[in-house]
Amino acid sequence: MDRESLLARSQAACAALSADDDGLKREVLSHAGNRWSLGIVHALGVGGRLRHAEIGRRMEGVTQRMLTRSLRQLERDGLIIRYDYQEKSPRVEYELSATGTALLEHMIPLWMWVIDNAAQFRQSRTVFDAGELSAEKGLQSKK
Amino acid sequence: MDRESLLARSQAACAALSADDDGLKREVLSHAGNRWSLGIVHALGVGGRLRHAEIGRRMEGVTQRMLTRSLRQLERDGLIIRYDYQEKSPRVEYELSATGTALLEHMIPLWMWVIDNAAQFRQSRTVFDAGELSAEKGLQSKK
DNA sequence: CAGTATCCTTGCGGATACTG
DNA sequence: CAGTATCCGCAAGGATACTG
Repeated sequence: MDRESLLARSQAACAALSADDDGLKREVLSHAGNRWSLGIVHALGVGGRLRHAEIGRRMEGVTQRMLTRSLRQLERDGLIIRYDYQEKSPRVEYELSATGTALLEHMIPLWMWVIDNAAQFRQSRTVFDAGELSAEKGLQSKK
Repeated sequence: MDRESLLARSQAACAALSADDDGLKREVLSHAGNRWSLGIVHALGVGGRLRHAEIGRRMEGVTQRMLTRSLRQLERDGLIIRYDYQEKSPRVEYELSATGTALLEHMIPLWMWVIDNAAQFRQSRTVFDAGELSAEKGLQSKK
Protein backbone atom coordinates (compact mmCIF):
# COMPACT_ATOMS: atom_id res chain seq x y z
CA MET A 1 0.00 0.00 0.00
CA ASP A 2 1.39 3.41 -0.84
CA ARG A 3 2.11 6.03 1.76
CA GLU A 4 -0.37 8.54 0.55
CA SER A 5 -3.50 6.49 0.61
CA LEU A 6 -2.31 5.16 3.93
CA LEU A 7 -2.14 8.61 5.38
CA ALA A 8 -5.44 9.59 3.88
CA ARG A 9 -7.10 6.53 5.31
CA SER A 10 -5.75 6.96 8.77
CA GLN A 11 -6.79 10.57 8.82
CA ALA A 12 -10.23 9.70 7.65
CA ALA A 13 -10.30 7.10 10.34
CA CYS A 14 -9.56 9.66 12.98
CA ALA A 15 -11.85 12.34 11.69
CA ALA A 16 -14.64 11.13 13.89
CA LEU A 17 -12.50 10.81 16.97
CA SER A 18 -11.23 13.52 19.23
CA ALA A 19 -8.22 13.17 21.43
CA ASP A 20 -10.39 14.10 24.37
CA ASP A 21 -11.84 10.65 24.29
CA ASP A 22 -8.55 8.88 24.66
CA GLY A 23 -8.98 8.67 28.37
CA LEU A 24 -12.32 7.08 27.87
CA LYS A 25 -10.97 4.59 25.38
CA ARG A 26 -8.17 3.65 27.67
CA GLU A 27 -10.67 3.12 30.39
CA VAL A 28 -12.63 0.74 28.25
CA LEU A 29 -9.47 -1.01 27.24
CA SER A 30 -8.39 -1.31 30.82
CA HIS A 31 -11.67 -2.94 31.61
CA ALA A 32 -11.16 -5.48 28.93
CA GLY A 33 -7.49 -5.65 29.70
CA ASN A 34 -8.01 -6.85 33.23
CA ARG A 35 -6.51 -10.22 32.45
CA TRP A 36 -9.74 -12.18 32.90
CA SER A 37 -12.46 -9.75 31.94
CA LEU A 38 -12.32 -10.48 28.28
CA GLY A 39 -12.48 -14.21 28.83
CA ILE A 40 -15.44 -13.80 31.14
CA VAL A 41 -17.34 -11.68 28.68
CA HIS A 42 -16.56 -14.19 26.02
CA ALA A 43 -17.63 -17.10 28.18
CA LEU A 44 -20.90 -15.41 29.03
CA GLY A 45 -21.41 -14.51 25.41
CA VAL A 46 -21.17 -18.15 24.46
CA GLY A 47 -22.73 -19.70 27.52
CA GLY A 48 -25.55 -17.32 28.28
CA ARG A 49 -26.22 -17.28 31.99
CA LEU A 50 -23.65 -19.09 34.08
CA ARG A 51 -22.88 -19.79 37.69
CA HIS A 52 -19.75 -18.54 39.36
CA ALA A 53 -18.09 -21.93 39.45
CA GLU A 54 -19.04 -22.70 35.88
CA ILE A 55 -17.29 -19.59 34.66
CA GLY A 56 -14.28 -20.53 36.72
CA ARG A 57 -14.25 -23.94 35.12
CA ARG A 58 -14.21 -22.42 31.66
CA MET A 59 -11.28 -20.21 32.45
CA GLU A 60 -8.12 -22.20 32.84
CA GLY A 61 -5.95 -20.88 35.62
CA VAL A 62 -8.12 -18.27 37.25
CA THR A 63 -8.19 -18.12 41.05
CA GLN A 64 -11.38 -17.56 42.99
CA ARG A 65 -10.17 -14.21 44.11
CA MET A 66 -9.43 -12.89 40.67
CA LEU A 67 -12.64 -14.35 39.32
CA THR A 68 -14.71 -12.63 41.97
CA ARG A 69 -12.79 -9.41 41.53
CA SER A 70 -13.22 -9.39 37.79
CA LEU A 71 -16.89 -10.24 38.01
CA ARG A 72 -17.47 -7.45 40.50
CA GLN A 73 -15.62 -5.03 38.30
CA LEU A 74 -17.60 -6.00 35.25
CA GLU A 75 -20.77 -5.67 37.25
CA ARG A 76 -19.80 -2.18 38.36
CA ASP A 77 -19.03 -1.33 34.78
CA GLY A 78 -22.52 -2.41 33.84
CA LEU A 79 -21.33 -5.07 31.44
CA ILE A 80 -22.73 -8.03 33.30
CA ILE A 81 -25.64 -8.64 35.64
CA ARG A 82 -25.40 -10.58 38.85
CA TYR A 83 -28.27 -12.73 40.05
CA ASP A 84 -28.08 -13.85 43.64
CA TYR A 85 -30.66 -16.49 44.49
CA GLN A 86 -30.21 -15.95 48.21
CA GLU A 87 -30.26 -19.66 48.81
CA LYS A 88 -28.45 -21.03 51.79
CA SER A 89 -26.18 -23.14 49.67
CA PRO A 90 -25.01 -20.15 47.65
CA ARG A 91 -26.14 -19.91 44.08
CA VAL A 92 -25.20 -16.93 41.98
CA GLU A 93 -25.44 -16.53 38.26
CA TYR A 94 -24.01 -14.01 35.85
CA GLU A 95 -25.16 -12.84 32.50
CA LEU A 96 -24.15 -10.26 29.94
CA SER A 97 -26.10 -7.04 30.13
CA ALA A 98 -27.37 -5.29 27.05
CA THR A 99 -24.32 -3.05 27.24
CA GLY A 100 -22.02 -6.01 27.58
CA THR A 101 -23.56 -7.74 24.62
CA ALA A 102 -23.30 -4.60 22.54
CA LEU A 103 -19.67 -4.18 23.49
CA LEU A 104 -18.96 -7.75 22.53
CA GLU A 105 -20.65 -7.27 19.19
CA HIS A 106 -18.76 -4.13 18.44
CA MET A 107 -15.51 -5.92 19.11
CA ILE A 108 -16.12 -8.69 16.63
CA PRO A 109 -14.79 -6.94 13.53
CA LEU A 110 -11.68 -6.00 15.45
CA TRP A 111 -11.08 -9.56 16.63
CA MET A 112 -11.71 -10.93 13.18
CA TRP A 113 -9.01 -8.72 11.82
CA VAL A 114 -6.69 -9.46 14.70
CA ILE A 115 -7.03 -13.18 14.18
CA ASP A 116 -6.35 -12.84 10.49
CA ASN A 117 -3.24 -10.88 11.26
CA ALA A 118 -2.18 -12.99 14.19
CA ALA A 119 1.29 -13.42 12.79
CA GLN A 120 1.94 -9.73 13.31
CA PHE A 121 1.52 -10.02 17.03
CA ARG A 122 2.63 -13.50 17.95
CA GLN A 123 6.29 -12.76 18.30
CA SER A 124 6.21 -9.53 20.20
CA ARG A 125 5.81 -9.66 23.93
CA THR A 126 5.96 -6.82 26.34
CA VAL A 127 9.60 -6.65 27.20
CA PHE A 128 10.11 -3.11 28.32
CA ASP A 129 12.81 -2.95 30.95
CA ALA A 130 14.56 -6.07 29.84
CA GLY A 131 16.41 -5.30 26.66
CA GLU A 132 16.57 -1.67 27.50
CA LEU A 133 20.06 -2.12 28.71
CA SER A 134 21.12 -5.35 27.12
CA ALA A 135 19.48 -5.45 23.70
CA GLU A 136 22.55 -6.91 22.06
CA LYS A 137 24.69 -8.01 24.96
CA GLY A 138 23.27 -11.45 25.24
CA LEU A 139 20.74 -11.95 27.96
CA GLN A 140 21.83 -12.04 31.53
CA SER A 141 20.60 -14.89 33.68
CA LYS A 142 17.23 -13.96 35.09
CA LYS A 143 16.65 -14.88 38.71
CA MET B 1 -34.27 -5.41 24.60
CA ASP B 2 -35.60 -8.80 25.58
CA ARG B 3 -33.44 -11.49 27.04
CA GLU B 4 -33.86 -13.92 24.23
CA SER B 5 -32.74 -11.82 21.36
CA LEU B 6 -29.94 -10.65 23.57
CA LEU B 7 -28.73 -14.16 24.11
CA ALA B 8 -29.11 -15.00 20.46
CA ARG B 9 -27.14 -11.98 19.44
CA SER B 10 -24.32 -12.59 21.82
CA GLN B 11 -24.04 -16.18 20.74
CA ALA B 12 -24.03 -15.20 17.13
CA ALA B 13 -21.39 -12.70 17.99
CA CYS B 14 -19.20 -15.40 19.43
CA ALA B 15 -19.77 -17.96 16.75
CA ALA B 16 -16.80 -16.73 14.80
CA LEU B 17 -14.52 -16.58 17.80
CA SER B 18 -12.88 -19.40 19.63
CA ALA B 19 -11.69 -19.15 23.18
CA ASP B 20 -8.26 -20.19 21.99
CA ASP B 21 -7.78 -16.72 20.67
CA ASP B 22 -8.38 -15.00 23.96
CA GLY B 23 -4.70 -14.95 24.70
CA LEU B 24 -4.09 -13.28 21.40
CA LYS B 25 -6.79 -10.73 22.00
CA ARG B 26 -5.44 -9.91 25.38
CA GLU B 27 -2.06 -9.47 23.85
CA VAL B 28 -3.41 -6.97 21.40
CA LEU B 29 -5.27 -5.22 24.15
CA SER B 30 -2.18 -5.08 26.26
CA HIS B 31 -0.38 -3.38 23.41
CA ALA B 32 -3.07 -0.79 23.18
CA GLY B 33 -3.45 -0.75 26.92
CA ASN B 34 0.07 0.43 27.56
CA ARG B 35 -1.16 3.72 28.92
CA TRP B 36 0.25 5.83 26.07
CA SER B 37 0.18 3.53 23.09
CA LEU B 38 -3.35 4.31 22.11
CA GLY B 39 -2.76 8.03 22.28
CA ILE B 40 0.36 7.71 20.18
CA VAL B 41 -1.40 5.68 17.52
CA HIS B 42 -4.18 8.20 17.52
CA ALA B 43 -1.78 11.13 17.29
CA LEU B 44 0.05 9.54 14.39
CA GLY B 45 -3.24 8.70 12.76
CA VAL B 46 -4.22 12.34 12.83
CA GLY B 47 -0.82 13.91 12.36
CA GLY B 48 0.77 11.64 9.81
CA ARG B 49 4.51 11.57 10.34
CA LEU B 50 5.68 13.25 13.50
CA ARG B 51 8.88 13.90 15.37
CA HIS B 52 9.50 12.50 18.81
CA ALA B 53 9.07 15.83 20.56
CA GLU B 54 5.97 16.67 18.57
CA ILE B 55 4.27 13.50 19.74
CA GLY B 56 5.29 14.33 23.27
CA ARG B 57 3.76 17.74 22.93
CA ARG B 58 0.46 16.27 21.84
CA MET B 59 0.28 13.93 24.78
CA GLU B 60 -0.32 15.78 28.00
CA GLY B 61 1.64 14.33 30.86
CA VAL B 62 3.86 11.79 29.20
CA THR B 63 7.49 11.62 30.30
CA GLN B 64 10.35 11.18 27.88
CA ARG B 65 11.04 7.77 29.23
CA MET B 66 7.53 6.46 28.78
CA LEU B 67 7.25 8.04 25.38
CA THR B 68 10.42 6.39 24.16
CA ARG B 69 9.41 3.10 25.72
CA SER B 70 6.00 3.13 24.16
CA LEU B 71 7.34 4.12 20.78
CA ARG B 72 9.88 1.32 20.90
CA GLN B 73 7.22 -1.16 21.88
CA LEU B 74 4.92 -0.06 19.10
CA GLU B 75 7.81 -0.30 16.69
CA ARG B 76 8.57 -3.84 17.82
CA ASP B 77 4.91 -4.68 17.41
CA GLY B 78 5.09 -3.47 13.85
CA LEU B 79 2.45 -0.82 14.33
CA ILE B 80 4.66 2.17 13.71
CA ILE B 81 7.79 2.86 11.70
CA ARG B 82 10.77 4.76 12.98
CA TYR B 83 12.79 7.00 10.72
CA ASP B 84 16.15 8.09 12.05
CA TYR B 85 17.75 10.81 9.99
CA GLN B 86 21.13 10.22 11.55
CA GLU B 87 21.72 13.93 11.84
CA LYS B 88 24.00 15.22 14.53
CA SER B 89 21.28 17.27 16.12
CA PRO B 90 18.99 14.26 16.48
CA ARG B 91 15.96 14.09 14.27
CA VAL B 92 13.67 11.08 14.40
CA GLU B 93 10.22 10.71 12.99
CA TYR B 94 7.51 8.17 13.52
CA GLU B 95 4.67 7.07 11.33
CA LEU B 96 1.92 4.49 11.39
CA SER B 97 2.70 1.33 9.49
CA ALA B 98 0.16 -0.34 7.26
CA THR B 99 -0.63 -2.67 10.12
CA GLY B 100 -1.02 0.22 12.53
CA THR B 101 -3.33 2.03 10.20
CA ALA B 102 -5.41 -1.07 9.68
CA LEU B 103 -5.65 -1.63 13.41
CA LEU B 104 -6.75 1.94 13.91
CA GLU B 105 -9.40 1.58 11.25
CA HIS B 106 -10.74 -1.59 12.71
CA MET B 107 -11.09 0.11 16.05
CA ILE B 108 -13.18 2.96 14.79
CA PRO B 109 -16.59 1.27 15.02
CA LEU B 110 -15.77 0.22 18.54
CA TRP B 111 -14.75 3.72 19.60
CA MET B 112 -17.79 5.21 17.96
CA TRP B 113 -19.97 2.99 20.02
CA VAL B 114 -17.96 3.59 23.17
CA ILE B 115 -18.27 7.35 22.78
CA ASP B 116 -21.98 7.10 22.25
CA ASN B 117 -22.26 5.06 25.38
CA ALA B 118 -19.78 7.07 27.36
CA ALA B 119 -22.18 7.50 30.23
CA GLN B 120 -21.97 3.78 30.90
CA PHE B 121 -18.29 3.97 31.64
CA ARG B 122 -17.68 7.41 33.04
CA GLN B 123 -18.48 6.59 36.61
CA SER B 124 -16.69 3.33 37.02
CA ARG B 125 -13.03 3.36 37.81
CA THR B 126 -10.87 0.43 38.60
CA VAL B 127 -11.19 0.18 42.33
CA PHE B 128 -10.30 -3.39 43.07
CA ASP B 129 -8.71 -3.66 46.47
CA ALA B 130 -10.22 -0.48 47.79
CA GLY B 131 -13.90 -1.01 48.32
CA GLU B 132 -13.44 -4.70 48.67
CA LEU B 133 -13.72 -4.28 52.36
CA SER B 134 -15.50 -0.99 52.68
CA ALA B 135 -17.99 -0.81 49.82
CA GLU B 136 -20.68 0.75 51.93
CA LYS B 137 -18.89 1.92 55.01
CA GLY B 138 -18.22 5.38 53.72
CA LEU B 139 -14.85 5.91 52.19
CA GLN B 140 -11.84 6.04 54.38
CA SER B 141 -9.43 8.91 54.00
CA LYS B 142 -6.96 7.96 51.33
CA LYS B 143 -3.33 8.76 52.10
C1' DC C 1 16.59 16.83 20.33
C1' DA C 2 16.17 12.20 21.36
C1' DG C 3 17.24 9.47 23.99
C1' DT C 4 19.83 6.51 28.70
C1' DA C 5 20.56 5.52 33.38
C1' DT C 6 18.73 5.12 38.12
C1' DC C 7 15.72 4.96 41.63
C1' DC C 8 11.16 4.55 43.50
C1' DT C 9 6.03 3.94 44.00
C1' DT C 10 1.90 1.78 42.85
C1' DG C 11 -1.21 -1.86 42.37
C1' DC C 12 -2.32 -5.89 39.48
C1' DG C 13 -2.43 -10.45 39.91
C1' DG C 14 -1.37 -14.80 42.43
C1' DA C 15 -1.24 -18.17 46.65
C1' DT C 16 -3.36 -19.67 50.54
C1' DA C 17 -6.47 -20.09 54.33
C1' DC C 18 -10.86 -19.32 56.16
C1' DT C 19 -16.32 -18.62 56.36
C1' DG C 20 -21.65 -18.49 55.96
C1' DC D 1 -20.65 -22.92 46.57
C1' DA D 2 -19.40 -18.27 46.49
C1' DG D 3 -17.16 -15.63 48.38
C1' DT D 4 -13.39 -12.76 52.28
C1' DA D 5 -9.12 -11.95 54.45
C1' DT D 6 -4.04 -11.72 54.18
C1' DC D 7 0.34 -11.69 52.42
C1' DC D 8 3.50 -11.11 48.60
C1' DG D 9 6.22 -10.65 44.10
C1' DC D 10 6.85 -8.30 40.20
C1' DA D 11 6.25 -5.33 36.29
C1' DA D 12 4.23 -0.88 34.77
C1' DG D 13 4.77 3.59 35.16
C1' DG D 14 6.74 7.91 37.07
C1' DA D 15 10.67 11.42 38.64
C1' DT D 16 14.97 13.04 37.89
C1' DA D 17 19.55 13.57 36.14
C1' DC D 18 22.66 12.95 32.52
C1' DT D 19 24.55 12.45 27.39
C1' DG D 20 25.89 12.46 22.24
